[in-house]
Amino acid sequence: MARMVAERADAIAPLAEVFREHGYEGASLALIGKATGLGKGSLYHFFPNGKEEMVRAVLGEIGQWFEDAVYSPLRNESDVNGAIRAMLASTDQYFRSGRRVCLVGALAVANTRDLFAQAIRGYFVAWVDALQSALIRQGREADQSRLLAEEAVLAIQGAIILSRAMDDPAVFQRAIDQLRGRLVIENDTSNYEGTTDVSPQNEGRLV
Amino acid sequence: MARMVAERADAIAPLAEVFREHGYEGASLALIGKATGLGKGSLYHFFPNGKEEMVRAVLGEIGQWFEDAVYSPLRNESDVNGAIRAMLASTDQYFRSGRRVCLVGALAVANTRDLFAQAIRGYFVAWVDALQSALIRQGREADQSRLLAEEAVLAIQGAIILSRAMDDPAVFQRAIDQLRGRLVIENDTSNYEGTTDVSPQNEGRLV
DNA sequence: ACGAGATTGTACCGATCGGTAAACAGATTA
DNA sequence: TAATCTGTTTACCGATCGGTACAATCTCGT
Repeated sequence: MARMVAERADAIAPLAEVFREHGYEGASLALIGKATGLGKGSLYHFFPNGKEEMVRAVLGEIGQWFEDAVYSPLRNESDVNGAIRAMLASTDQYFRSGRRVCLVGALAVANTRDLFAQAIRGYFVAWVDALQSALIRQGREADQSRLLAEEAVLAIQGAIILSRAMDDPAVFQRAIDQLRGRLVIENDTSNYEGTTDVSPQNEGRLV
Repeated sequence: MARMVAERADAIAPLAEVFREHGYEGASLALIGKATGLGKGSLYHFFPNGKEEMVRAVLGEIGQWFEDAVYSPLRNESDVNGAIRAMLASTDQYFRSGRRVCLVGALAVANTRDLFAQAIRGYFVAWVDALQSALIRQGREADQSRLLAEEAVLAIQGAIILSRAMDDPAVFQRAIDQLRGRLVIENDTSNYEGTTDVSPQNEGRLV
């Protein structure tokens, strides 16, 4: 059943990386080929519509990962504060404390925004909605939860930019810490240690 | 003394616009020529080092504008709350409530970051420093002021991304309103009206 | 009017762009 | 074995890329 040769799915992670690092227009087929180890023929065999289809595949994978790892717990987890803490920890790891760019955010400011507008919007709407749901279940008022959820999501995006501009991951981690203070309602006595940075070896994982 | 023909300075604003809209690599010389009305000959006459020199000129102009309109008042204005309010109003207008991308922020996440790393860093460091100075003069503690200043600057960057992703300038304006609530220490009775959106006609101004 | 310097238009360069076509190879199934 | 589906290689396409060269034009002080 499983094939010996490369599968389409194996190309998604390298594709995500090369689009993150070089953007949509900056990621040439030569770079893509190098990153995936696939020639043009194979690439167009897996993605007949070229780069656009590759990005859509990557966006789908990213959306699925966030759905499973972040949105769904925020919406369904009974331990709301735990889900929020998990969101912050996952985010910190996923974006490598700001060293890794958010592809969706980068696409949102590029001139290619219109091509993927729906996917970009969906990514952020789902995030804000899920976080708002969690904040409401904390007992907060709906409007305030909406505002706070928006603030949190945009703070993460801004933290990526600022920490990259400063070339200082501590900026990102301070932002995450601040968010934890504003989002989590403290009522337990457990001593939760702060930002958990990811170890540098497994840089290829997490989509 | 003043020449009849186009000057180098006249090209800066169109250059800024085209780099904002298309990024560094995406802004081809054809697009640049169209935006500035200058042929390659003139372009390379004014900017012998090509696109890199054009971007540096734009970054210099942007930095100067922010220095005069934002940083300097934050550092020197005796009416601290007024300077902060002015910063938020200027920012809202400059970025057209999130419809206009921040070139510096966009460069910070692009793969060309290293080329302009120093200018990018300087832009954000000056902003955070100036805002911290204002917050300290409000009577806040230095460390808290630093954190809050960082939060404010990254929130503006994140607000641009989120409002563009949502295609909704109201997201940006809500973020500005939230920032005003967190940054300005209310002690007067004057009724200050909220976010002031810029009129859509004069889109070419402000660098 | 003249020469000098500033500005511009145009042709051109090699390299690379995204994408296509088709021959080819490997495994699978009948 | 023959046919088929899947995947890979390679050569190639026209268009555009950033950049250069240089002649032509313009402006201005003398």
